[in-house]
Amino acid sequence: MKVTEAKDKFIQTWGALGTLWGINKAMAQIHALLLVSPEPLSMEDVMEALHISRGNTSMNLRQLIDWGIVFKTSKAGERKEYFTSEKDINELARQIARERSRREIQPTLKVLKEVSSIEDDGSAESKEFIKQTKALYELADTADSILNRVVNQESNWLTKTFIKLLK
Amino acid sequence: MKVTEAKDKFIQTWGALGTLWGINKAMAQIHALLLVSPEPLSMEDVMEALHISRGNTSMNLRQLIDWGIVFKTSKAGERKEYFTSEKDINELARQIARERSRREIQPTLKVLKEVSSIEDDGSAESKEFIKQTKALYELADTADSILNRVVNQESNWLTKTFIKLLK
DNA sequence: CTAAACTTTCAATAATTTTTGAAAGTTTGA
DNA sequence: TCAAACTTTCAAAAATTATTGAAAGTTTAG
Repeated sequence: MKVTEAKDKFIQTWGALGTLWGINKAMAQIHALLLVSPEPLSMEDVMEALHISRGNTSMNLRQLIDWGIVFKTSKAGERKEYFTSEKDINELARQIARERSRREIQPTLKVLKEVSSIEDDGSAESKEFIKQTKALYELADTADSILNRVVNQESNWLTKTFIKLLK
Repeated sequence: MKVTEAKDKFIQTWGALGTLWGINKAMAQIHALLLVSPEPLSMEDVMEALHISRGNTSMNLRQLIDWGIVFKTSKAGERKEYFTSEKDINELARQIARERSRREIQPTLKVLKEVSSIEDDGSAESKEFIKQTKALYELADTADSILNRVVNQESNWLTKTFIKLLK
């Protein structure tokens, strides 16, 4: 397999995986492309490599920047903007964990806490509801704490932890 | 807040969260409903509670069963089928982890291994590509191992591990 | 065996999400 | 200050995904 072919396969796979996890294909593909590009790419470069429109590229690059995993750079003497992704895979994982926690898990925890605090009126309905939503809260809270631990530690923490767990 | 209201809020929230993680709304909502219902529900019950069609209900119940987190039960002397969800939240998490690993992470690992094994032709392109896809492979592999560990341990493992990590 | 009770399937439709492309906006060099 | 170079916005179109509902299929009681 040649580099070009492999790159293409990787970008396709990454796009498909993203879709399964609620990330739009173009966004996942742009990210994949930048991740394996040794040099920053311009908007034109991205459009051309992925055959997507200017508008699409612009919007998705913006989202990636909002997620904190893609950065703008400039080349001296050039007006055009260039884009590059977070290259450190551990840092990438941390940033995604951080954002998913902040955007999705925290708000969910808030709701779970709220709804699990209703008064037990003695019915089977309310007993089961309280029990299950509390259990979900516990699980989500534990998972989130672990995630935050990943987020706040040095980049190798994940691997180290795993090794530790094997013992 | 009353039970009915809380239940509704929970089901809505769960549906929205599911959507963010690539799970269709009806599927997430049916699951939420069954999770907090003390007794198994019939298809009619689900249709009525969520205002969705028979076909939709049938298809999504089937998917939940495929994921191994919802089960068919029968009531003695009744022809109708009843459905109930996995009630143990830790077991639920394990089952979801197991399925996501099997369906999504394993295939991705396979591709990453494949594309990261291309020959280094000396170009910056191929060097960067190999380096990054290998790093992704390492990360995904570690994460998957941790996930599988969650999957194969007793249900309280997650909490215990967390406590251990605090030390 | 038959009909009622129930479930599944699937083509059509609806809803949602993504993508486009051109106009509007912004920045900068001269 | 102007105009070229570039980016962003956003309404419209396209693509994808979810939902419906009725017909077909299945099961079981009698």
